[in-house]
Parts: sequence; C-alpha cells; structure tokens
Amino acid sequence: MGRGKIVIRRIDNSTSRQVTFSKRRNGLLKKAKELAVLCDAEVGVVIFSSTSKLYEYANTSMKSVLERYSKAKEERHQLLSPPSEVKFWQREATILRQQLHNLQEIHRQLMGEELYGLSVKDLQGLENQLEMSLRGIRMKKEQILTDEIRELHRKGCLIHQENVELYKKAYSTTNSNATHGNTITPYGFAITEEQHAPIHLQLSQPESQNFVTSEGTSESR
Amino acid sequence: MGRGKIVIRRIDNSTSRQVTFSKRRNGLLKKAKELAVLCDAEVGVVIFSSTSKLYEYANTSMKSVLERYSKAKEERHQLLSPPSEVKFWQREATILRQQLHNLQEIHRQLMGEELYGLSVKDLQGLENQLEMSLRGIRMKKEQILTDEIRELHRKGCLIHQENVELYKKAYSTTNSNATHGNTITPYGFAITEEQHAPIHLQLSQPESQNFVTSEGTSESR
DNA sequence: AACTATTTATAAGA
DNA sequence: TTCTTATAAATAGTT
Repeated sequence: MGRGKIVIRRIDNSTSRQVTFSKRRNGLLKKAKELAVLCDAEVGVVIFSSTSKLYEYANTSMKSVLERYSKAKEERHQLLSPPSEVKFWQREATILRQQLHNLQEIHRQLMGEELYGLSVKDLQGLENQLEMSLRGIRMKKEQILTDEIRELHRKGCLIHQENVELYKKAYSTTNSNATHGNTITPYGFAITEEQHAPIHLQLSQPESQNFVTSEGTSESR
Repeated sequence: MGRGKIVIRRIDNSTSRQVTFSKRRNGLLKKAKELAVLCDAEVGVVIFSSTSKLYEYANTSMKSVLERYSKAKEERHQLLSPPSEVKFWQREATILRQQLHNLQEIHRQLMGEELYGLSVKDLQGLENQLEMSLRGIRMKKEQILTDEIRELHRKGCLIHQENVELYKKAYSTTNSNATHGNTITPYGFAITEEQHAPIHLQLSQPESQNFVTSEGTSESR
C-alpha cells in the first residue's frame, strides 16, 4: 500500500528502515486500538525497535494484559521462582552465545580464515558471495564518487558563471569604478576566453544523471 | 477500508462483531509480523476476544518479549527478587545481544547490504578485505583441486603398473594358462604401449570431483 | 513532515 | 465460514 510493492524482508537502508518503523508502528498501534474498541477485546502490544527502544499499547493496562496472559497460559510469570528465573536467563544466554558463535564462524570464513574442512563447492559458494558483495560495494563507491564529481562540477559551473557576470559588470564600469580589483577580473576573463568550450563541457556534462558515459570526461574510477 | 466507512465504536451486532474480530485480528497479527521483519524489531501481541479466547504473536517468543518488557520497565523483578545471580545472567544476555548485534551489522556490510552512510574510505576498506578473502579462498580451492588431481594421478599410475605386471605374468604363462582372458590382456597392453602418457591422463582425470581442468596439471585459471 | 500514487485491508453482500 | 468486490485506509517513494 504505497507507491510500489515491497517484499517483506528486512529493510537494508537504516534510514528508511527507521522511517518505515515509525510509520508502521503507529499503524499497528492504531489497528490494535481499533480492534479493542470495535470488538470489545483486551489487547496488548509490545514493540522493541532495533535500537531497543520500547513502545507499547494496552487498552486496559499492560499489567492486566500480562497477568491475564500468564493466567491463561497457566504460567506463573510472577510466581516464577528465582531459581527458574536464573535458568531462563541462562538459557537465553546459551541461545545468544550459540547464535554469536555461528555468526562468528560464518564471518571467519567470509574473511578467508578457517577454511579447513570446506568442500570445493562450499568454497565456490563463498567465492560467489564475496564477488557479489564486491560488485555491490564497488557500485556504491563509484556512485558516491560520481555524485561528488557531479556536485563539484555543478558548483564550478555556478562560480564560473558568477565570474562571467562579475567580469561583465566590472568591465562595463571599469572607467567609472576604476578603484581596484582590476588585476583579478582580467585574469578570470583570460581563462574563460581561452578555454571556454572545454571548461563548459567539463562542467556541464556530469549533470547527466548517473554513470557518465565514456566520452568527453572519461572519469571512470 | 471497506464498502462503507465506519466509526470506531463497539459493534453492537454480536455476529458481525465476531466476524470483524476475526478479520481484524488476522490483520493485526499480519501487520505485527511485517513490522518485525521489515524493521528488525521484537514484537509481541496479545489479544483476548470478548469471549476470552486468547490469540498471540511474537516474532521471537512471548516469554522473551515479556521478560524484556519487564526488564525495560524495571518493574517487580529486580525490586522483588534480590538474587544477584539473575542480574548476572541478565547482564550476560545483554552483552551477548550487543555483540551479536554488532557482528550482524559488520556481516551485513560484508554481504554488500547496509552500505548506506559509509564513506568511500570505509568502502575501500571493505573492498580490500573482500579481495583478500577471495584470494585466500581461491588459493584454498585450487590447492584442494590440485591435491586431488595429484592423488588421482598417483593412484592411476599404481594401477597402470599393476596392469603391466599382470600382463607380464599372463603373457609369460599364456601357453600353460590357455583357458581364457586372452582377448583382454593383449588389448590392454597394446594401448599402454602405444599411448602411455595420454591414456594415463584420460583415466585419472574424470575421477577428480568437480571442475575438471582443461590440462593435466596447469590448473590455475 | 507532507504529499499522493498505489497497494492493502476490510465492510458489506453473497 | 469463506469468497467476492467496492471502497476506505495504510503506506512506499518522493519532495
């Protein structure tokens, strides 16, 4: 329900992930409220953002919801005796440790370490993955660079035009305003006169959207 | 969002209230899932229908969500249960969660995702790292392949020599053992005599696991 | 933080 | 309950 269809998969871009989180969090909470009111239900929603910030909603009170939940589950949340609570956290830590361990192993392999015991097929898979990553990273890098170049050219162009304007003014009023600055204006003019076309091309071309063609500027990496 | 607009107010008709409950409950749970996946959040939803039936969703586990909630709220648990052992394990879990989170971020960048906000220098670093990894992985892969090929050659050589020995024996006793097998032995001999090297290669090569190289030993791509 | 083109959810009807 | 469909609502991408 937006400008385009999306697949439900973690959003890579952290900014747009945050924006979407904010929008959809509000949407979810609104829906929860509506459900509670329309259908006379007791609803509780707890959301932790990826940055561990807590958001919640309960039409009655969260305490009431959780107690009712515990009761319904015949679990003693609060009755949880300290020893078993320790066990819960120990299990939690074990799970997390395991996840960390797994990821570390994958990471080491991606870093080209710990390759012992891998089959040729595994290695081929790793190689393909790394090549894909490399392509993405290089594209990103080049995009940043071309954007930067384009921006610089744009600014250069503006400054150049300003120079031309300033020169015109200064030149047309040289006699009356013969105060100073004469040394600067002719200099700027001299350059623009000599290399006007080349400079113009160099300045204006990069304004074409992306991936400057290999002609004219040839600034490919 | 339906055939007509409605006001958010308790639905009087119990049948349509139940129908709406069913529809909207599913909608809410779906939205909760999407939020969790899209935005990498931990989400828990608890719903009691007006008939006290329980419905729930948690992308991790409800227990995890509720424990985290309690902790975030710094409620009863810490205040009512002094055992420092619990606190120890909670801290342990927090630290592990943090480590996991950090590693995940690095991992995503290595996979070419989440590149937003990185500088050209960062990207260059990533690129170098990936290239180093690739070199290591390719070396490893080629080492495995060459080892395999060498081993196969060795075996092929042994078998060939065995063949030669067998032929000699069979040939020297042809008259006494003139039972059968005569057609086989001369044939094998003829080939090994004529094309010793080529056959040697052809026999041993196909046994190599994957990716047969185009030549005997110069497999470097 | 707004805007709007689209997608998605769902109210009503069958 | 489930399906269909017209319409309201949510929201993805953009400014």
